[in-house]
Amino acid sequence: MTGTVTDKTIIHCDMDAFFASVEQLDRPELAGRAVLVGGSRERGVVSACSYQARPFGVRSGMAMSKALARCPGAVVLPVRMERYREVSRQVFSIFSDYSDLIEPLSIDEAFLDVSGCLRLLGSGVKIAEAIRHRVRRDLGLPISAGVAPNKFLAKLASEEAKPNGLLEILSGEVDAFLLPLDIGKLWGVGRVMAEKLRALGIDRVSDLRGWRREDLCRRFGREGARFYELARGIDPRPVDPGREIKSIGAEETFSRDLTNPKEIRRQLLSQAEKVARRVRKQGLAAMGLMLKIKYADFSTRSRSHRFRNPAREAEEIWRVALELLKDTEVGLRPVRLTGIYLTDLVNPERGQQELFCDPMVERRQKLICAIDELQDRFGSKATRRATLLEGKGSVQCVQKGEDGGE
DNA sequence: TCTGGGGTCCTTTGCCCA
DNA sequence: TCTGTGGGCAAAGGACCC
Repeated sequence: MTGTVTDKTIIHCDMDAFFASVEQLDRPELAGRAVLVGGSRERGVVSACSYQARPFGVRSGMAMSKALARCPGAVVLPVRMERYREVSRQVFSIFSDYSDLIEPLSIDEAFLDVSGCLRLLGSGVKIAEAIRHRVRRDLGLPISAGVAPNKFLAKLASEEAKPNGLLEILSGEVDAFLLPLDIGKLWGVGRVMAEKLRALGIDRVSDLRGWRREDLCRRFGREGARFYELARGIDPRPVDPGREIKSIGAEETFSRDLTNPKEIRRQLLSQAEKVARRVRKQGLAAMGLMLKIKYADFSTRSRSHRFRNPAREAEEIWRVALELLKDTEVGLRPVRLTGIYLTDLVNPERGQQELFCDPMVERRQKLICAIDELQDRFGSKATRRATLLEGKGSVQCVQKGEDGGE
């Protein structure tokens, strides 16, 4: 086979049921129990479920009410994204002991190109086993890994290895592994594309293999060429360690649909504070903002804005979001969800020097730094705007931290 | 199936300008 | 001045991923 045999050794590491595993780690009494992490019982879905819940037919993405109907004894816990981010940093720190070429894919998975360290550390399988051992020993968390000559195959391998396993796909075994797979397993083939392919009689990778490149390109454009290659286990994409954060967002589905614009504005303030804080923590600022509104009928609208200067303050972000809100049907139609995304993230220094000469701006910056420090020490609820407490004004005040600290 | 939250990337559409 | 065309760009929406 041409193209699948490369001199690369790629490992795909993927934490098992990550959110649920972290919860079981933090609360040992939950070890061995069915744990569902996700939204409310009424309107939420399952973000992650422990492997003990899976024999009941529970899967991530399933409505929480349905998951509980299938697995009534399950423990339901809210998503603690900050905690998962913290554990994620520890996991990635272990990865970095084994390769400099790491490409994070999400909070709990990454590609490692270990081609350059084989002589020093042994084979791909040996390195993957060492990483898994370290994550288990140092963090107490289960992790699966796939080893293969490219990213696509490594990811398929780790998926097959789950839970808590390791699988290598050798160049000579690619066809035996790939051909029987359902077409939906291919990268970039979701529900919509799978339907289109099935309509052409393409159900499995072996069916796709019968198609000529030109015909696939004619029907699917650039995607067609990619399908042709993936069906042969070809994936030339390098592991890219230079990927940067492109956007930071916060969105929330409300426990009931909101019709009162005042309530919606307060929700947006809370979301503006969340994204502003996160963007500052990354040492970044935003040149763009996207407001997202989901109405009760699930139709989604977005409105966006470009800042003149890099933005990183909640107040400014909130005001812009309110401006954008005027160009929606909020107040006329019930709203299920609002969200704010900061985009086009840049270094905040850009174009800001002249602003720092202004003593008012400088004072404000100092205040924001102080609040960030407080929240770092006592949690994100350590400070709260008066607007969020009483629904008016926009004065920042300090209240008691949730863990009892002050 | 009864639909979360955090993202990335691509396509379409509309506007501006030459 | 009007109409047509096409490139560049930004906004909006949607598919996809975990």
